[in-house]
Amino acid sequence: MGTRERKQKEFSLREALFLEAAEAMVSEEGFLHLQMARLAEACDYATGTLYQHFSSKEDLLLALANRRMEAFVDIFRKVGAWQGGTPRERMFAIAVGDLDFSRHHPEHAKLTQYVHAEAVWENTSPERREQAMCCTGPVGEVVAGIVQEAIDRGDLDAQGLSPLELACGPWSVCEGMRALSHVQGLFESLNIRSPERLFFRQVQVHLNGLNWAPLADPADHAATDALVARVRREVFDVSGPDAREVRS
Amino acid sequence: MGTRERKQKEFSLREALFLEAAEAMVSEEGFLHLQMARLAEACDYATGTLYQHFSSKEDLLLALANRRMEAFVDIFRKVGAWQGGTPRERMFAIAVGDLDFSRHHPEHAKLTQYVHAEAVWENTSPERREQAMCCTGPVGEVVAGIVQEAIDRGDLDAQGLSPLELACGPWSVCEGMRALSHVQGLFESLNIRSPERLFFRQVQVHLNGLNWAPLADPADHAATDALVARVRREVFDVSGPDAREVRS
DNA sequence: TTATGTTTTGAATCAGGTTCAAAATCCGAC
DNA sequence: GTCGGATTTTGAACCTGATTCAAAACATAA
Repeated sequence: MGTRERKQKEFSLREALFLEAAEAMVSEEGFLHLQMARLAEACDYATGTLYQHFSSKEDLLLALANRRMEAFVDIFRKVGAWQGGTPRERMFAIAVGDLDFSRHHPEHAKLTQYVHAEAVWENTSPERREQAMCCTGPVGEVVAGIVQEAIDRGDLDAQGLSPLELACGPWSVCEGMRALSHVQGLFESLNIRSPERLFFRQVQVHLNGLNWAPLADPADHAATDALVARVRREVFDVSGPDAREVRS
Repeated sequence: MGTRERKQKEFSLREALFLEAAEAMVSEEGFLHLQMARLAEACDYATGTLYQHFSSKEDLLLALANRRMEAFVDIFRKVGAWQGGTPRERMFAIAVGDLDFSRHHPEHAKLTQYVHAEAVWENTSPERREQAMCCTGPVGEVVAGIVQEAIDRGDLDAQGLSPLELACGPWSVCEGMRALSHVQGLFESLNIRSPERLFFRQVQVHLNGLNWAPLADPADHAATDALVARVRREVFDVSGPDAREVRS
């Protein structure tokens, strides 16, 4: 009988509904103003029903973060599918995608930061944490693939590091710059004119430091800007006007 | 009359008392279990009195973070006072200090991460935020000084970047690795054996990428370990057994 | 010593996440 | 159809813990 299975479907449909509504509320007034009772009411369900899906408010927030994470993973899939660049350019493309994503979804960046704070993390359900973990699967695969290809071509010498260990470098540059840019007013007080250019430049610097051929000239803005534009066009389907919007 | 001034002194003495007690409670059971009423009682004051000093619980947490931040700034002062290394080694020393500090004060790292989450940040008082900002003053000065010295000696070509813009690179590597290491189980799942070595290696990679002379061989563990040990000894007064403890 | 301003107190208030006993609904069996 | 037990939904009550504020205590000045 399909009864059980229909129930299952209805259940996950309802979960999607909750998440949809929650996302709308969050993007409207920030995730710290999200209220469980209000969310339930907005979906015409009782508060308790919400708790059949999410073990706590934190659990719901992590679920939201995971949902968006899937869109984030798409960045990596797109880069993985891109055949138009050298491995180094593909690694750079990930940095571009990362930056653009966090610009398009500023709430997501904050939410991620928030749910990863131990105080919050501890209050989520193990299942949801599991889910969060396995989201990173494809990410690792794509990155490791890029590094491996670079090694195979002779563009890069791993010098005893595994592909993922190697990738931690550029990754931490991305994470770090994001973290710094979230400190309100920091860049202003350091008199940094163009955080975006600085970010891309540091990525190039780091890749150079890894001796990842072909080396780039980090000081050559024009070249970097051109690469960024090309990546946005070829990998992420962002055309002219959009690109400008993203960049601004 | 010294009445007003005596009052002032008593007031800030009491604030120090509150912070002292709060720190003890936090280090004992984590900052998420800190309770305003319990803290007040532990200090033999009423709850309301606490609110004469801190506009909210979040404000108190930020005050705690700021207090520790002063110890953090000491790292930069020590590096600034160190005369035994090249500018590059001094920059590297900052990374060592940063890592060791976050190991010695794991609660502080978490707390900092937490108070910087917008949800929390918004709930602090403007004065306290101001205070948090100006803590970074000496940090910037020391770092900018190191970079400037390297440029003056001809070890480093700024290529149009200001000293602080340049320093953002290594800084973001530090921040980024810290952020990654806080994601529970990430390093394990990536099969990273020695996060510490990887961290120092990436710092070297990045400095190489900046073409900061004298270049280092990032793959040379022995050399990096020796440099780390030397920094811990000469700059931070950490001798043998302690160093081992720190490293473990 | 009294009038007035200031600080402290802690019980009351308030917010909002979480629970759970009762009501409603579903579903297979007769 | 409808009965009875299992499952799901409900939402008011509960609970924790931050915050407030009117009264009390205290300090200062006249």
